[in-house]
Amino acid sequence: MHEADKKLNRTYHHGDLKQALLDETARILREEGEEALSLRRLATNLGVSRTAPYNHYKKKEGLLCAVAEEGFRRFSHEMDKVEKSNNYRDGRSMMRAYVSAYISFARDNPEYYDLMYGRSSWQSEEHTQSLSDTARSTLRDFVERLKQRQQQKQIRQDVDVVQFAQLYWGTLHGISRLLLDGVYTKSASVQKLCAGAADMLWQQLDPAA
Amino acid sequence: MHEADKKLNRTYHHGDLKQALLDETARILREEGEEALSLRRLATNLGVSRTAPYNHYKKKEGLLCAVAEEGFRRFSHEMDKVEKSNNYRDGRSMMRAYVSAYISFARDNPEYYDLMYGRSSWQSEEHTQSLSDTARSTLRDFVERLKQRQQQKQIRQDVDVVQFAQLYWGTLHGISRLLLDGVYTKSASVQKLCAGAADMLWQQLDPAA
DNA sequence: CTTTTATGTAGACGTCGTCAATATTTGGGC
DNA sequence: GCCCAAATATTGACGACGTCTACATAAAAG
Repeated sequence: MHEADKKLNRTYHHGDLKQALLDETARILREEGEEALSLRRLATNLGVSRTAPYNHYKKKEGLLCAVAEEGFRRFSHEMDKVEKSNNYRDGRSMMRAYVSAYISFARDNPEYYDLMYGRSSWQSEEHTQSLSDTARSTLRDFVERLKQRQQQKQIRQDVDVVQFAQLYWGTLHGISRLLLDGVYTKSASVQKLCAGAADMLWQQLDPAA
Repeated sequence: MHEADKKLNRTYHHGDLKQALLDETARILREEGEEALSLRRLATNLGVSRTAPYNHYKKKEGLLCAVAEEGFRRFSHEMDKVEKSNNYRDGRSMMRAYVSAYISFARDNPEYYDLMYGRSSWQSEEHTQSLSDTARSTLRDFVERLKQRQQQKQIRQDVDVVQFAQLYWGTLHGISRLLLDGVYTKSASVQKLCAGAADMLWQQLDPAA
């Protein structure tokens, strides 16, 4: 070990570079934007040489896919919280809670959301089975919950829950993207828009309709 | 003029480099993907030196914004066609036509659609007034048409047409993005999904509901 | 014809992703 | 404790990129 490294309390081996790369990538994306993200800067920030990341991820895309996967885990966790706190007056308010949680996740975690549904994650060669599985399982979980509620007569019997899930997903994804990309001015009207979207979606499921 | 250039039928001045750049950019994006697009390649393809584009666009972003603007014009043109051919049995089938046209445009013109609503176009410094105007006017046109139909009692009186327009836009944008990014498998079920989306949206407007 | 303006070119700089060759550390089998 | 293999990190190099500056040429305006 070199003297200089000793004084800086740095070892030749970083210790947990793999996870540190995930964290620092997310931090840079959040605080400085995607143009500011490069493997070289990443390495420098973590006090390692520029090619060190290649021991843990095949290419830059591979690292980004791993971050996307982390995003799906966090997203899934947020949705579980909504599911668990099932003290809803009615289906309509439940749907509003789901919609609000979805849009809030996108707004509060753009660094993850962008990667989760970005083309680079879904059409790259680095698109791992693991990412696919994580992503599709969050959708599958949602569909399962719908089916369950349908059996419990909380949802109209004639609804194709898979198609509804796609519609739900598309609608919320669209609103999220327009928000994140700055097409919508991020104002208070977003609240109303979310409520409107939730009501429209619930209308599709409401057994009383 | 150099001898070599004469034989290649090239002149020192390209003639219409500005438009040629727009066209070739769209072509590369469509046929080879965005990773394949660089100013240098672009210039080479057009038989011009690598810094020539800078006489017409301040930076790469500026060129992309111009392409996005072209996209909005084309999109607007497609929507006009739907508006003009107003031989619809009812509101529901009209909505289906609009939705189908929107999704079709996105699917058939990804090279434009990606830029039209991408962050790089809306949050860059190159985001020109011109682009903003073009984009917002297509939305404004849509809202105006809604208002007109509302006055003609073809749309429920209690509908907030501006909020509906946002909802409509968000929903269609979301479905388009999931399609373009390869999250949805581009199958026949997309047809059904579009019809479902159209019906859900028309439900919001239907005076008979 | 001359001057201005529009347009195109060549050179250079710093940054980037990535590969190959090499070095250091860690951990398991003896 | 020692040796070797595997894991991990480093330096050097290469080609591509966006873009800046200085210069060259053509076209338009006077």
